[in-house]
Amino acid sequence: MGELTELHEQRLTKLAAIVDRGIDPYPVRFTDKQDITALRREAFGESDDLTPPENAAAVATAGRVVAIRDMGKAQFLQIQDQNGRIQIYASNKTLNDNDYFVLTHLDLGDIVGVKGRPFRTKTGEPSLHAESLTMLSKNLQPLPVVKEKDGETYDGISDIEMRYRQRYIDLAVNPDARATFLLRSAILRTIREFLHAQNFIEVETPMLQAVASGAAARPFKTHHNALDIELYMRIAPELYLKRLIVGGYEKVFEMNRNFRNEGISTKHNPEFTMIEIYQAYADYETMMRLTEDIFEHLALKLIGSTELPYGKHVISLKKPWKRIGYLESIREMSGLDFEKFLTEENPPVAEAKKMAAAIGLKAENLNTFWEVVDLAFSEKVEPNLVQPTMVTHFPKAISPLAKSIPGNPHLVERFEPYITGREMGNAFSELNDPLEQERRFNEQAAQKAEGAGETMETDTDFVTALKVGMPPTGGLGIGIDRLVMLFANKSSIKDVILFPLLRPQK
RNA sequence: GAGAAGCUAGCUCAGUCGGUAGAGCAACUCCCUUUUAAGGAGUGGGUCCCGGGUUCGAUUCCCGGGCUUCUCACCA
Repeated sequence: MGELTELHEQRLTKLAAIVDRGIDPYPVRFTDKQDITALRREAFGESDDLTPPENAAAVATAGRVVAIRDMGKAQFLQIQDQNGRIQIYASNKTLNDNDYFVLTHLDLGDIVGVKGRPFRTKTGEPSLHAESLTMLSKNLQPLPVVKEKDGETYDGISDIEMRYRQRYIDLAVNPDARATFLLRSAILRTIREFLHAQNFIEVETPMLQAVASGAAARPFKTHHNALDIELYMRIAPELYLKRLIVGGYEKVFEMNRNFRNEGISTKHNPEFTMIEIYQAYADYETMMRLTEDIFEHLALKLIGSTELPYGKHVISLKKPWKRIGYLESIREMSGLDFEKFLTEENPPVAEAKKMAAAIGLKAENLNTFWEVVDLAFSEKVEPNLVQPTMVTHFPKAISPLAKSIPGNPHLVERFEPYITGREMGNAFSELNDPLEQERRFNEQAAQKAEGAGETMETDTDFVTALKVGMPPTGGLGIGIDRLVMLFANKSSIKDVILFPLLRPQK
């Protein structure tokens, strides 16, 4: 390492002084810690309106020192644990010599254990009168200081790069960051509980796959040494989960990471969390209701209301949500009527491009009718779907795993929920006809051969599985990170992923 | 992958029309035993992101590079 900063050196000096005195600055354990919020509530009342008796029993707690107000022989500290803060009053009157030595060698960022009586200061601040003070972990890397008054914070950290690269600092210093990831945890737990209550089972399927299918995306490639084979990080668990339905499980879900070797943006991280849910003897209508149920349940359980503030909007998650057909939504919001071509076996590309160009869409480089339609959808419809909306009946051409609408050659039983202009999920009545599935895979391969971008890889064992027989099944995928963004009112996916991918620093 | 913006003390930020830089907080020394953005007196702290060029002299101007953010493209 290079030269130490002055601050770091000063801390090492203090550390040495503590060690010289025979005090362990990193002791093995402190096992009596009580939760600060809980002990505050117990001593000072539910609404902070009680004053503990003169001889209140001492309590033990611990946390990071986030403020020091040195009054000479006495000091006021604020310590912070996962959920809250409390003030400590400590002086040489009640501390023994070693503990007082620790007090006078304290730095912001140290983690200390305290035993003390609850009391109120003259100004009424709930406090602990320290009877002992134990160094639990000496801080050598100074933390940014956050001062607060009347809800306003001063300084703190706003360097976004530091918040992502050194999330531990962000969490230690920024209450909003801690709250966001507690919320994320609560969301995951609530979804699991909700599904378990309906007799879904949680399963785990391979992350390392010989064929990366189930979605159209570029995979990460890796290599297994002992077998000497190429493997891919999964881009979706879909085809494995449906194998489980073939096997006889009727309600399964998997909530875990997917990996896609694509760009990074405020909506995209190369590894992201999806939940996929499959229910036998159900269809996409069932999954639509399940989607509404999950979102509404989360809102009521976690926010206490179906009305959710997001940016300058208030999102109403109250079911039922608005439903609109894919082509219908395009007609409504762009004026382009593609539905009139549905009777034709091969809808005309040239005509579609002309229509798109007429309203200013850049469709000249597109090759197929449905690509033009999808462009119109993403340009003219998606951004406008702020309130929860189920877009239904997607084109078969871009849905190789979904079941056709009976009698309709072009559309499938598929829907995508949209909120705040973002796609929150994807669901359909699962294609269970093995021969049809084989044809769809072949069509994907053909499109790829013609130079299409990403297409879905053929998984021949999955076709075999379908030949064994899969009951009619509804499937649903929800992007968990985006869902957390919605509930946490965040506009960047990096704010809801603890350690988002960044380019390594050299 | 493209464009725009940013990078200065531990943190948040000023600033230098080219003469090697400041503030607040944090830190250090001293005073203060119920303070709370505690207060008072004093002190220290910087490869101004990196490399090259122009120049007597570059943190500042030019060129190249790095990282981040935002927008766009691919995607969920």
